[in-house]
Amino acid sequence: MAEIKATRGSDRITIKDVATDAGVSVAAVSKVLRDAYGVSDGLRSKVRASMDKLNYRPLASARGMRGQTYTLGLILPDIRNPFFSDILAGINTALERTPYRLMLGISQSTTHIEEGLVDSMIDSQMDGLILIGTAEDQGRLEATAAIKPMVAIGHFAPQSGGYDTVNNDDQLSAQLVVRHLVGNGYRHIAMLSLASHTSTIIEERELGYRREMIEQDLGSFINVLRAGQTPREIQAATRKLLQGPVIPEALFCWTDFIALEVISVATEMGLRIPEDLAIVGHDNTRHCDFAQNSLTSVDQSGELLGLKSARLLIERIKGRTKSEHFVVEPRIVVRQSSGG
Amino acid sequence: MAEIKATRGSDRITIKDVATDAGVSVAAVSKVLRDAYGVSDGLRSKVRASMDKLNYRPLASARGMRGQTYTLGLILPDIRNPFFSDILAGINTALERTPYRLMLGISQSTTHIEEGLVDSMIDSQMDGLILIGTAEDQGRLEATAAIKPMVAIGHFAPQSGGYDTVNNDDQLSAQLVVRHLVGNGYRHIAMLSLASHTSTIIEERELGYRREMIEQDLGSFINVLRAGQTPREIQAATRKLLQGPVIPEALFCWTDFIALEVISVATEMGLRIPEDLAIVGHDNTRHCDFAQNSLTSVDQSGELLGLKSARLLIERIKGRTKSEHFVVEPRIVVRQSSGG
DNA sequence: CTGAAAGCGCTTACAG
DNA sequence: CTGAAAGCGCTTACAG
Repeated sequence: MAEIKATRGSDRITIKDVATDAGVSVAAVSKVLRDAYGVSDGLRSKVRASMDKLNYRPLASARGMRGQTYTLGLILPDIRNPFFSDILAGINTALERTPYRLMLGISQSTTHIEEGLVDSMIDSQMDGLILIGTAEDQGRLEATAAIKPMVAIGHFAPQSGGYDTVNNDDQLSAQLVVRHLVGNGYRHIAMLSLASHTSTIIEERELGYRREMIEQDLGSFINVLRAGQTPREIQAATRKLLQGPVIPEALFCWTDFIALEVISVATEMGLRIPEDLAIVGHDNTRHCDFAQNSLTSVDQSGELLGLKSARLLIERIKGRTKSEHFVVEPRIVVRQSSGG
Repeated sequence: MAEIKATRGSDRITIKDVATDAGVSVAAVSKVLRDAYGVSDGLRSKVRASMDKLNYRPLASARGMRGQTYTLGLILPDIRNPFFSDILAGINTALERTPYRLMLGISQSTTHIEEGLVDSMIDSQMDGLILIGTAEDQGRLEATAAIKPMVAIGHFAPQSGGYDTVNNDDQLSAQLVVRHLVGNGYRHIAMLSLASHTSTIIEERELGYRREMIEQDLGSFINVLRAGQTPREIQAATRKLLQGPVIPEALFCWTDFIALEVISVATEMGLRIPEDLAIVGHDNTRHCDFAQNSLTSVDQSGELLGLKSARLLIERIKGRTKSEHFVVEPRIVVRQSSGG
């Protein structure tokens, strides 16, 4: 157990204590701390020994005033989506052997909250920012990126010069789904998408769907519905669709949770899955595997997205300025909900 | 859109700029910033006007070196459990009209990671800590609480003097479940609990189960299994139980996700729910409502737990030292999985 | 009620 | 390679 002192900081071990103990200057200790250039091995090991002996830990606030805090900020739209925990796991893996740690903020898919979090993280001197599925506009993103290293996950901005992006190939996701369903004999394939004005990846996925439907000579069956994020909105949209007049044979849903809601509504309406309605989700979250769901879904390797974004961010913090745009390839995981 | 300057902080608006603009001292600005005692209305409004005009935002690092950062740290064991997002929503609600903001850390249910996060948050000068389902031992908890205001959610420690606790009445949860199942005619009721040496709330819930079984004259049917957290471990434990020799009539699961896994395994084994096996979960997370699950569960109002804990923490930061132990009452939400 | 000055724990030129 | 000193943006006694 670490020794923890009784009073609020009056006797916190500082760089000065370490310097005294090691018989060197505070500047020397600071250099060792930052792995900076120009310290002899002898001095370094003396200082390291004193740090260990005194159980020294640098105070992030003090570091933040002059240099780095070694803390990265991550902003998630929604803690509920289990896909984001895959991303988080990937980020944590990338950070394991580095001095960086992670702070999280939840924007609840609200632009105004997200902006507040970004500002907070700048005020808290985070060394860099990772934004997942950002709701901010391009102007603000570029402005933030101008003062802080930044990576966006799930946001297409291939032309952005100021920050990196890490994405799934969302057009390909939709194409894979349409091809799979067509292969299983479905022709009337609809898409249940998200009502949102901010997401560029929704656009990509809808584009992929439309393109592949046309490619398959099914252009006349193209049907994109959009619903909000709440269960109530999803249920209403689903009921309306399944009450006709024209009921699709298959439905490609924006994300697994929506697909599970559709399974629920369809089941309640007495429809059999996949005989009366095939259903495909997206993200391949762990609920897909349950026998009661057995949901076909597209896997986009959140872990890889997270890993890559953390690495890119650290590169940027260390000085890279040319932006990179990384794309991972999705794969479809077939289960019973789409005809097996 | 907020004005964001081009260079890294060289021209950040500081308290000094505000002081110059308002024609007062930096000390005066600091006092206005902290709503401290002893500033005239005239000075206050002059300073406020300058802050707005210059779009001043205090630098958390600098504040942290001498006073508060107005940032609270929250540690979650697992981002995957949707119940935790209810808690988070409650905390956010409580923080809405305050100057406090929230930083999150994910411990992945690992003691060693959790300890690192707590240390990090102390280094980052968080004003207070909220720990959910902590895995740390009592000694370390008391030591942390001695230097930092702290509230634990989901950790029974009624004797703890150094920090507050906020809990569901977990004994009552289990009692409600047993009573409900007995009322529906089940007698052989087993409990699928979690293999963990750290959680005090698991103990409480098991205790409630045992007590109520005895109360109902079903002591001879008491059967507590424990499994790990991974799908694989849960599946293995469930299969083993359902292959006999003695198959229970009903199973009370530690948390909804485990119950959903049990539904999956039981379905695959050809068992009907609830005719062959009744299933009850805990936390009443949103998957319970899906028709394909229709899972009876215990609701413990995560939102209230979160709200209360944030309020208690702020009270502590403001000076309260006597510890409080708040308990919310659970209620059972009946669905088809337990016989309706 | 208001302000000048010291200091929090680091990092960063700069000099040796 | 090593160290003395200034400074980051705040808060806190303290004096007026």
